[in-house]
Amino acid sequence: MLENELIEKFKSALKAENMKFTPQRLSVLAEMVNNKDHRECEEIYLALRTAGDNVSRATVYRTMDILVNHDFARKIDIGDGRARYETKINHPHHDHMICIECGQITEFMSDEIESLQDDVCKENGFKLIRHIHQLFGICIECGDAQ
Amino acid sequence: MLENELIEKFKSALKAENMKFTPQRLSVLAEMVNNKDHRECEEIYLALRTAGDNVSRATVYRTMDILVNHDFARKIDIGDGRARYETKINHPHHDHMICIECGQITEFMSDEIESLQDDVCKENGFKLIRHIHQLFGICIECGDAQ
DNA sequence: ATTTCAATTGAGATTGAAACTCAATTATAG
DNA sequence: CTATAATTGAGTTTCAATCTCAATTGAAAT
Repeated sequence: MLENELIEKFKSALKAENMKFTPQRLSVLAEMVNNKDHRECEEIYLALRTAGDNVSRATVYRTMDILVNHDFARKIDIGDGRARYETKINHPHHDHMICIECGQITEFMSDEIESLQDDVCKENGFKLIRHIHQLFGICIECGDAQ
Repeated sequence: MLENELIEKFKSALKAENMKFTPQRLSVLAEMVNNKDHRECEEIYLALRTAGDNVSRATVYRTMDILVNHDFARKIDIGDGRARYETKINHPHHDHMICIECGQITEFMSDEIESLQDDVCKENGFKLIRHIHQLFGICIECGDAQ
């Protein structure tokens, strides 16, 4: 179940943009917060549908945009044409390692890399807003299976 | 004009895959090698057309795949739905900073980041094949213009 | 040179994720 | 309770990229 604090935050975010707090939007938020996977809209849509929450595909797409813009979720583009989404609630910043055999997405985080990244930006007078750092290769399971 | 060595390399790459050396493919290779920009297929297609080399869109798309697979070119996905391509000939590895205002793509390279990246992979038993490291933000020109 | 034949080309059709359309519905301020 | 602007959802559209297939062509073999 969702904490009240989170729901209030969501309501504020919506109100700030003159958007309404609807059951469909709440369903999508709840579905995102209660799952740590990296899922595409279609998966989120089907999960909702299975759970009995009948939210349309269009609304899932639209709500994901809202969640991303207000830092409730992160959009991940791994280059296969379908966007993935993961919750940002109680889930600090990290980047991703993607197995090109099994598709598994693993998270990693390096303060040193983040810091060097900031240095690069400073050297170039570049104001960093966001970054993508993705490592594509063979995960340990696929590698062990030779 | 293209060096002979490069053309021979291209011919070998094609032969290795039982593909033919055609004037259209050569045109695309030449167009790529003689340009240092980060262009989409449509731009490459139009450049060829303007130069009088009538290569179809389909052939440009198909040839870019060949060039990427044989390390003549690099494919860049900056998340806007259109792939960019840049030459790899006499153009060592680097990553990209993308201005979200003007769209300018600047190259950067940090051996330290690359090394830390390898460390992360080693720690995770992950065999790195390729990576994407993109910094999105405001470039110095757009920042100065306030 | 000529033949043979699989690879290639190109115009147009198709695909698929994501965005859009718009009439019907609904949240919410007063 | 009312008014009204925002939202929803089914279906349509978009657009880059890929596919189709008949006509063409490169190149290996003779």
